[in-house]
Amino acid sequence: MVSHKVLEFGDDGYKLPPQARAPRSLRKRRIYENKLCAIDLLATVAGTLLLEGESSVNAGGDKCVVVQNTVKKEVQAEESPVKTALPRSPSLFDNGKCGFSSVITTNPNHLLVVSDKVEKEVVEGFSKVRNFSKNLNNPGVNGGHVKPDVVASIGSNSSTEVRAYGSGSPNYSRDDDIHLFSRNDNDDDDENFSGYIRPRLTRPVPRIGDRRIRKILASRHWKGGNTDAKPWYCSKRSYYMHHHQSSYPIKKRKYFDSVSDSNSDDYRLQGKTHKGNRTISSMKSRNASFVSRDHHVRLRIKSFRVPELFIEIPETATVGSLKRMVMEAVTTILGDGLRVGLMVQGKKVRDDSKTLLQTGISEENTHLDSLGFSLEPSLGTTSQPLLSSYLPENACDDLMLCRDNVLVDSNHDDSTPSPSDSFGKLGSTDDSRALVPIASSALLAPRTPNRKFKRTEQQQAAHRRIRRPFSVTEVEALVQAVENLGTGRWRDVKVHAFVDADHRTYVDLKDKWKTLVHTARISPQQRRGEPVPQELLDRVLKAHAYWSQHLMHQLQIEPPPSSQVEALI
DNA sequence: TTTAGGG
DNA sequence: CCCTAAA
Repeated sequence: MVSHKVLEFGDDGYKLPPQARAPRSLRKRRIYENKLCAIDLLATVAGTLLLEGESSVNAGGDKCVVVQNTVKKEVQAEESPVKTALPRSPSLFDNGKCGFSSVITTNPNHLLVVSDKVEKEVVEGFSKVRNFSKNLNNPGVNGGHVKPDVVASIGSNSSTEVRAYGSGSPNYSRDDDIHLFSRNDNDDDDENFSGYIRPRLTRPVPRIGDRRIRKILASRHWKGGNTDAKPWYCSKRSYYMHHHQSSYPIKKRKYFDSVSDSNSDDYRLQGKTHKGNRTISSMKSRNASFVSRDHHVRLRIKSFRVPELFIEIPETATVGSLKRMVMEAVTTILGDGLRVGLMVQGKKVRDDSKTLLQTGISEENTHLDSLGFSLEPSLGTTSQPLLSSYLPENACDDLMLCRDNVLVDSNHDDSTPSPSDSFGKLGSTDDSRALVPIASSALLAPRTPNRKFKRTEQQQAAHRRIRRPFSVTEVEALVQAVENLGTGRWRDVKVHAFVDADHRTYVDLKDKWKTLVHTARISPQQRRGEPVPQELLDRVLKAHAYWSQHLMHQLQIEPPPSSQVEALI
């Protein structure tokens, strides 16, 4: 194969999804598939959930929970892994979903820019976000015409960077403490709040910690408070107007280590709603510091990110053209009709009627939670493969290779000497530099140095696979397989019934069987989730009984004739 | 790598 | 689902 050079944008260094346990034969495919899955999502919004009471006196104990959502294929939950054709062909944009990725690899002739989550912390705000906001309101609109001036600032410099040229930033203040909403809760002109989100400030980006372009896959919770990453925020009014329900003002922030945490920023969201305020019964005593009055939840969208950017460009192309290309891609995507997706604790929240509290967005569990907003292709618009042309048939292979050898393309390195400081430290980079340095930093500082070996909770969360409840179809297949193979041959079960369900490892199947047995034993009332047909549960018990009773036989009587099994049972 | 179980 | 000791 051709050697690929890979550049990775991002900070913490990319880490493959925790599928390590998958059978080797499946691993490789899974790896890139996951990769591809991720590409399905268009953009991701990193949201910060600020739970803090205004009057609270958080003596440095603020906690800032910043999480990003998991980029996953939405339909995955419904897909029937059993006997389905090889999931996803090498089409990065199947199902009308597109995404960007951000890794850069070089093909013999092209440079592939792919990155898991190029965090487009288009810090200084996107101009005319309104356009895109409108799209949010009107998914049906063909974004083709409405091209939000969103600039993916890849490799741009903080100061010379993307700025909000649109809505003015009169309130700009050098001071970090800019309480955008604290002043007029309702006086914000709709002119500026025409959208859900809009850029507000234009602030100089700190040189250090400037990580506008970074990957956050590795950390569901970012190290919060980087002053450079908060160009966006949602209009409290618009946001809540559409997201209804009561909001709870709570004061609380997740405190995050080392990184210069100038979390004094305040791109807050504050919602007012008609619904009465509910009371959160139990206040976490550990955070006695906060005083919750009205139980509002304050959200801070730390930044917007375009999770996947996949671009193919000739090696001979100029950096400028690359930038333009990225710009186009982002613009196209954002203009193509979007809708907002919400994720809480890695789970997608589809029920719009749920209250935040019900959804889990409350004081109660925010300290660990992940709140993620995502921009997804609106259902209506059949977003075509925006960049399909950039994607070679073997895109997948490329991706895979990229993963396997991450290299830095030194071709672009020279022209841009690295400013040193931010380099390789926090995985931050000076955006003004070429892509290479960015990638380099990612490589040089794969992880926060200090945090030795102990994986932080954030990382844990980030690597935890998303929950994917077994469908009845899957259960059926599992039961069938176990009836035939027994309960001690999960590898075989996997191979026989879930070959194409790459997200189900044999361990998963084993675990599922375990729960199935348990489920079958408890009363129907105690069961949760999608109900499993009693018929299947019965079979589960029978098979379980049979196989536990014939454990010895299992070794001798290989695959007992299903009929025989039935009979014996 | 798989199993088998606890977390 | 994750993590691991064992095999």
